[in-house]
Amino acid sequence: MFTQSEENYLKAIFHLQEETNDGVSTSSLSELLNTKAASVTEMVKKLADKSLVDYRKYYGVQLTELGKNQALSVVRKHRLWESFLVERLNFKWDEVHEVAEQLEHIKSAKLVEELDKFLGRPHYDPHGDPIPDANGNLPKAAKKRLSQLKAGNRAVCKGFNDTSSSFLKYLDRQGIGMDTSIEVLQIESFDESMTIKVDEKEISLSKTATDHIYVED
Amino acid sequence: MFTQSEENYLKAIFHLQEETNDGVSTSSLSELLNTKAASVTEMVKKLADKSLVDYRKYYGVQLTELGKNQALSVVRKHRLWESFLVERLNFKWDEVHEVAEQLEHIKSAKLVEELDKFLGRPHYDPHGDPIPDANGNLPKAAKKRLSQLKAGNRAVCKGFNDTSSSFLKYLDRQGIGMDTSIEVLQIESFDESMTIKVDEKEISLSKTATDHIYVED
DNA sequence: TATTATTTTTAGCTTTGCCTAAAAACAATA
DNA sequence: TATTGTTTTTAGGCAAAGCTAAAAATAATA
Ligand SMILES: [Mn+2]
Ligand SMILES: [Mn+2]
Ligand SMILES: [Mn+2]
Ligand SMILES: [Mn+2]
Repeated sequence: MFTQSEENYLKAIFHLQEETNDGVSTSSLSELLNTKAASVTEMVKKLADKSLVDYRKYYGVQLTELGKNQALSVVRKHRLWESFLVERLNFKWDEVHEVAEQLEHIKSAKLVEELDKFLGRPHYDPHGDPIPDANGNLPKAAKKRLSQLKAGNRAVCKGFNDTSSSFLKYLDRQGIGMDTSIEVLQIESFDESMTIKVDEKEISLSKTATDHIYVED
Repeated sequence: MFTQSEENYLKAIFHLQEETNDGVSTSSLSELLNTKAASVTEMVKKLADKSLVDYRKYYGVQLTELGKNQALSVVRKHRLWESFLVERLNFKWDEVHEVAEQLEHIKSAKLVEELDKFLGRPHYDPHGDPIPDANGNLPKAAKKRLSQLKAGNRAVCKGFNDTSSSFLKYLDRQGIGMDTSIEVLQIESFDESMTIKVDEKEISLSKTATDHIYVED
């Protein structure tokens, strides 16, 4: 099928595409993948040759239907493995990402199907990210960012948009995890930092943090 | 650490070393790894530079202590993953080898330890091959080849020295698996083929087959 | 609009791991 | 021992995926 590197590019394009409407830029890809822009240009041309992306010089790339399906398959594997590691192998949620980055490239249709079955066909991974099904359908949850709430709102944490171990450990220390109930107490206008109540404790979160926390109210 | 390719070479040298006393030849490696002799020579020189093997031109290679430990670690992962696939994910024993060839290269000490714990620290994989422990110790079973038995002997199958799906499926059809009890009825002198009794049925096995079946009596 | 700054692409190199063909070393045999 | 045959190594190349430095295109600004 496709190389590990190609799969990583497709996944990166997929993630960046969720945030912008038009083409994904060379520089954003090179930043996310820790490579140089020149390397991205080269790879992107190869992906275009294989009909995985549409590419117009200087205008960025977009996944084709084929490329999107391929990306979804990798995302599916990544999130299933993360679920497996947390649910069955006693991993903490901040320990799984690096290993899942490796496991997501294992090629075996049967393995994915059996793993999914074994885990009880979960819809969300340990970070609250939706797991695409075998056909690439994503369970669409109407999530808001915590930063979009007003003082007085109550909500439940449903996702975290930062895979770094340091952010996830920080959340642990604050007592914030999946399905944690919170109440917004106050928002400072000068820096948009937020004071929230979690388990009877009041804590303060920066705008950067509240942007990375998804909630349902 | 080491590349996937380097790990495959170390594992191949390890396996070949179990059958010969002195150095592993370039040609045997190239055959096992499906590469050309020239490629083996090159890689072997790199492994020697990294102190993983001892190499003398024209005399073959042998693993150093470091190389052996590394090989054992890969073998351990391969066999633990095979056990996982069969014990937990409904794989048949002839379906696991290819996938384990991929999974054995995943790098995570915690993953190996937790997987081992999850499986109840098994000593043997689905093919009866011993699983090295975390320190590289192999449970040493004094196994014989079925071909070494005489007419009248009874024994129990404890291992199979051929990873090919076709051989394992053949055994399935004959009703032979791990811990199957057998009795040797007759050995033909002209081709060393053997008639054995399995579950009240008499079947005939070639010398090639009986060489690949390990038993305990 | 002309100039400057930024982004993207091109050109040319490097490393890894493989290949083929030719040379060298070792093994077998007349 | 001299010749022939086999195995191993060397030499020279190739594709993948990265890099730096320079050129080209686009964007920003005077
Ligand atoms: Mn992740
Ligand atoms: Mn995740
Ligand atoms: Mn195997
Ligand atoms: Mn096995």
